Amino acid sequence: MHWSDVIGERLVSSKTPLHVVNTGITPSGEFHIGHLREILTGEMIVRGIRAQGGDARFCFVVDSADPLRKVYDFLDEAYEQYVGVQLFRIPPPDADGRPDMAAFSSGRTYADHFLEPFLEALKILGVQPELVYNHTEYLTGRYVEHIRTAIRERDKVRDIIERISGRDLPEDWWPFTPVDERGCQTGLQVSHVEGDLIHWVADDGRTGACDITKGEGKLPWRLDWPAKWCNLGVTCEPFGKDHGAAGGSYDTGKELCELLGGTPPEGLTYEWISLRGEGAMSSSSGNTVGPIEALRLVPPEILRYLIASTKPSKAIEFDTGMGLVTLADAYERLLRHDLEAKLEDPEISRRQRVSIEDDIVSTRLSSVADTGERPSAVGVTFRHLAMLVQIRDDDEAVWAMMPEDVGARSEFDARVRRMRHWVNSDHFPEEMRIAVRDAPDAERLSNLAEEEKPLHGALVKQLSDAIASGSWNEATLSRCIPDAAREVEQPLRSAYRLTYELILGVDVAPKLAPLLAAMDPSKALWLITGEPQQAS
RNA sequence: GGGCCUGUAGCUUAGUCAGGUAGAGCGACGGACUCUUAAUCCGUCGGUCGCGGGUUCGAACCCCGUCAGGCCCGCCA
Repeated sequence: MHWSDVIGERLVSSKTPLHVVNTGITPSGEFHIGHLREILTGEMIVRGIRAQGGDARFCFVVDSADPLRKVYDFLDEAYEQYVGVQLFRIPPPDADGRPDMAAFSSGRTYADHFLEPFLEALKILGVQPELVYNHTEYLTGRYVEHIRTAIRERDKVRDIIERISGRDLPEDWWPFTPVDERGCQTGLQVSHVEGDLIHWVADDGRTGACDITKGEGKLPWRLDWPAKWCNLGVTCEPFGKDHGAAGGSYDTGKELCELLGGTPPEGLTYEWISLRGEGAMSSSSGNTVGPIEALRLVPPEILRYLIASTKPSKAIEFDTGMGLVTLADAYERLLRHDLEAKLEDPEISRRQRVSIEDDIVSTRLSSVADTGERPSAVGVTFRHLAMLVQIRDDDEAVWAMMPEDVGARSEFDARVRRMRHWVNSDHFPEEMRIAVRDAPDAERLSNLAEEEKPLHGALVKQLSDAIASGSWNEATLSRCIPDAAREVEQPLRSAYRLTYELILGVDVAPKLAPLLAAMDPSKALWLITGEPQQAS
């Protein structure tokens, strides 16, 4: 059973009429594909719940009330003044990483700056969560009761955190993080509580008070999370393995949630995504592939397939090179096969059955539109398209090579655009690059095996004829090689292999006819014969 | 120190929760295909299930130990 159905079934059996699947991310820097796993895992759980006959809301809490932790590498030193200040209260960086005050005064915040492109990526991926800005929840008093309870039960809160996480909290610890008038939490210490006013004193002697009914200050993370669960009625939430470890914030959150009067959600821990050969992704190290960048390389379905087909507990190494082709191959192969029909086969083993069923669900989840259907097979594979855009610079010419059933032009154009972007990027693997030889392979030509000689002669004749008859086009050329092979009664494979070796220097390559047709005929014949040709 | 996750064929992995002869894809190799060959189809090769014990008629699976990688116990998904 597919992981999304396993958790879907568990949730549905709990009898709650409407589930709430929640996700959350702090918009402190550039989003990367690791964050995509959080959201996509959540969205796939929602689909799993529906597939099992239940219903669910899907929320995405933007942790806009969190503070800026430090001046990240991509930020100018000018951000030093904002360290400790809540993200919704600081200006967005401009192209140079400097605070963009003009944008800020028109209402655009630091949080917005990083969130917007991510939301754009989600739209392309067909993910549409209900957005919840955490700072708005604080400002509108949604957490007032939770804060009151936490303050009232301060000792119990402390006990839970110390007992489960094993860390020692200082004597003057309070389950509340106050902020000053700038929204900065650095250097503040709660002095005393007076009703809904949390009084604080700063390192430099300043004093003040936060009115919790006005959303001033916030709960510390370990309480903030369970308070969100209570606020939204969350019944399931996927989270990164950092939160999932024993003694981590999910463990303490469960008990704190009950203390706050709620029921803790089902948790699902997922592993991190790393870049192949680069280690874990981190917003601050700049070692990232953003969701937008990823979507400029690969179709959204394939990105979804990567998440859907990998169990959450498995780490993913995102490979922007050859791995992308392998992934696309696997995905497209599944689409081509009639998996439902395979299930009908009484011969298959129980294990094969399970595996086919998982493939069906994985491909269904890969569909951007939540229709419950599997996407139909693509007219041109990722791999083949990679070749086509290399031999044709003109998109119109690539389109002309498409079969009838390739689908909508707009979708095709998007695929070609992404493919050209990939081919031109340094992610593109060398082994996929098609390069016609600059000059004939003299050594190969002079060392033709005995049985290759008649074949070679037939090839030369066929291609010369094509030039002579003025029919150097794909239709004619696609006949030349097989005809030559037949003429001398040699296997087709040998004929293609020899031609590839002479033209490209490799023995296996994409379809030959379009490649030849796109070449200058005299150049092609020159490479085959080894003798300079008259320009035709 | 305490804990969690992962370790299965050259590569990616299923199977571990409910113990019952180790499955798949890619790659490799071989074959088929008289408009294709990065396509499709068929076949072959390939696994000490990290390692060592234990429980059991029977262990990849349960238990104990151990090694390796990652992570958490400090608001990095």
